[in-house]
Amino acid sequence: MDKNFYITTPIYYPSAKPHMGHAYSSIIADFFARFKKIDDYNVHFLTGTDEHGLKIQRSAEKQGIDPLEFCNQISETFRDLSKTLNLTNTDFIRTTEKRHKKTVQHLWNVLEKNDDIYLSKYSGWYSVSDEAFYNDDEIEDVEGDKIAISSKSKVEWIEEESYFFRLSKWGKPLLDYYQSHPDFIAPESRKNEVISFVKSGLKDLSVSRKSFSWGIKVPNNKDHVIYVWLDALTNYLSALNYPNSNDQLFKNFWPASIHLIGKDILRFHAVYWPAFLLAAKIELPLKVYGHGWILSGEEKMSKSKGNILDPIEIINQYGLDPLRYYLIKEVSFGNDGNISQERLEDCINSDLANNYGNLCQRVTAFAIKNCESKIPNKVKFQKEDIEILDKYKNNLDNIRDKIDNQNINFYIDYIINSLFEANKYFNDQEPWKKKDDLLRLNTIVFTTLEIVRKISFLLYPIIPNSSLKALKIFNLGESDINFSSIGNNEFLIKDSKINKIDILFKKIEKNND
RNA sequence: GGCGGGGUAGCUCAGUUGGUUAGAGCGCAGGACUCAUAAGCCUGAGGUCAGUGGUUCGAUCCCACUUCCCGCUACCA
Repeated sequence: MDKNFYITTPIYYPSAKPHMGHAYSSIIADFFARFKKIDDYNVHFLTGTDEHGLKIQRSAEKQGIDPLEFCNQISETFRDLSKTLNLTNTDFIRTTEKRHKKTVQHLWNVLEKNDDIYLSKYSGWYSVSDEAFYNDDEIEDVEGDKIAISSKSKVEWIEEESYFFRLSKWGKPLLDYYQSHPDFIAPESRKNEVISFVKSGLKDLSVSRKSFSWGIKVPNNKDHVIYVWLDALTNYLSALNYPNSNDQLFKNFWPASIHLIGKDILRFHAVYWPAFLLAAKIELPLKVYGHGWILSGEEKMSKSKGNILDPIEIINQYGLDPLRYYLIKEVSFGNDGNISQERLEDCINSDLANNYGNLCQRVTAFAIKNCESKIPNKVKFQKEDIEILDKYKNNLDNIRDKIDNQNINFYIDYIINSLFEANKYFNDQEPWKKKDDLLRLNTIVFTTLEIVRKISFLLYPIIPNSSLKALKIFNLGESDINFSSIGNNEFLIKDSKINKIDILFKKIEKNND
């Protein structure tokens, strides 16, 4: 049976240019996608842009252009980001596409038919400047005016006709589902937040708007557009051509293996989305993972603090792979993480240049000088060689298991430890002192080359370009990379040529003042 | 306010279902080597595991209180 894996990023809201948070979600998703790919899964990796809503409509109006044209431009910057980040996404969906509209309207009809959507009135204290509604306890009287306590802006009582989704009806089924599927929401700490939120009681959800027009029309009521979440979340299905359940994409990839998202939109993915799906009698995704935020120093990045680290600028300055490596290694996955140039530079120098890059270099240089630039042919493993080589084979299932539990930190720690171990092995074996024992020298070189190959395979999901560069030593390409083959201790073809490669990572010169 | 998570080496973080000397990486100091991007290897310094009190033969880990930080507490996404 084929193994299928469907991973999604959030679809990004293109009201501003891409920032580090977008890059982070995408890079992590790409890590999983690439890992599953080399572990022989069929992978469907979806990302895209969420293009409807008042903000987009207004931004377009400001520029005096059609909203779709506006979206075309900005969506393109997100497509570019995917390329810049070297993502292996197999699709890029836009909520303004026909295929998406079709799916959303179909889903709407199903929900309406099942009596999960009804027409009523939405009312509340609305602040035009905040574009937000407030509850009674969030406003106060100041000299006869009602104002929002948090923003001090004026609010007015608004009543608007709106369709509602009967979210209230799904509280109990959701709680049951969480209980019977303990892995549905991750990480654990945030799962508790979701559960306590649902336990506190769910109100029906407004799912349409009359106040603006930039969106998907409600079927049979042109005055309304379908409001955000019912529109946006459905992208995960529309990309698989739902409702065509005979479609091969849908058959293979639904239910999704994992929706990877930021913690800020966890509720929508862990409450609204499964509620919609339950109501429509569609299977639920297997997992929703809400990762943390990337902070700059101690603080959340914001324009006013001037501490924004633009992923594009970082990439231009340091390269893509160092950023990917940093975000995957230095962030304790699930928690918030920090990024600073200083720490990024430390990471590049010690891990990538000194540890991995230098290992590749020292073994190849040694082999070129002492083994006629070939993978040694005559090789006889000793205990210490087999011991270090077999560790990889013995950990294959362990690593798979950790990946399935999103334990990214284990994965990268495993690699780093392997690098230390490899450098130590080469040191301890002292092949440069074995020039009168060529069998031993060859065996040490072969073993170390095998380890470099294994580690480079392991690094492929994290730093694909650099991994591929390193594998040029052995004339190996992307299609040769396979996770199971890490268990093979004689994968390299003996007597084949070893290529000298350029330095993988240049060290960053640091000022010592 | 309510509910939840957390305060562990200079820095970033693991960890302990309570049990002799608390871990890693980076940074720092010293040493032996020389194949390599002056990289790698070895050794070391450095912590009252937020504070106080309690349970226990024994607590960094359990309980209570104090203090500080953070998250959630419904329709911006």
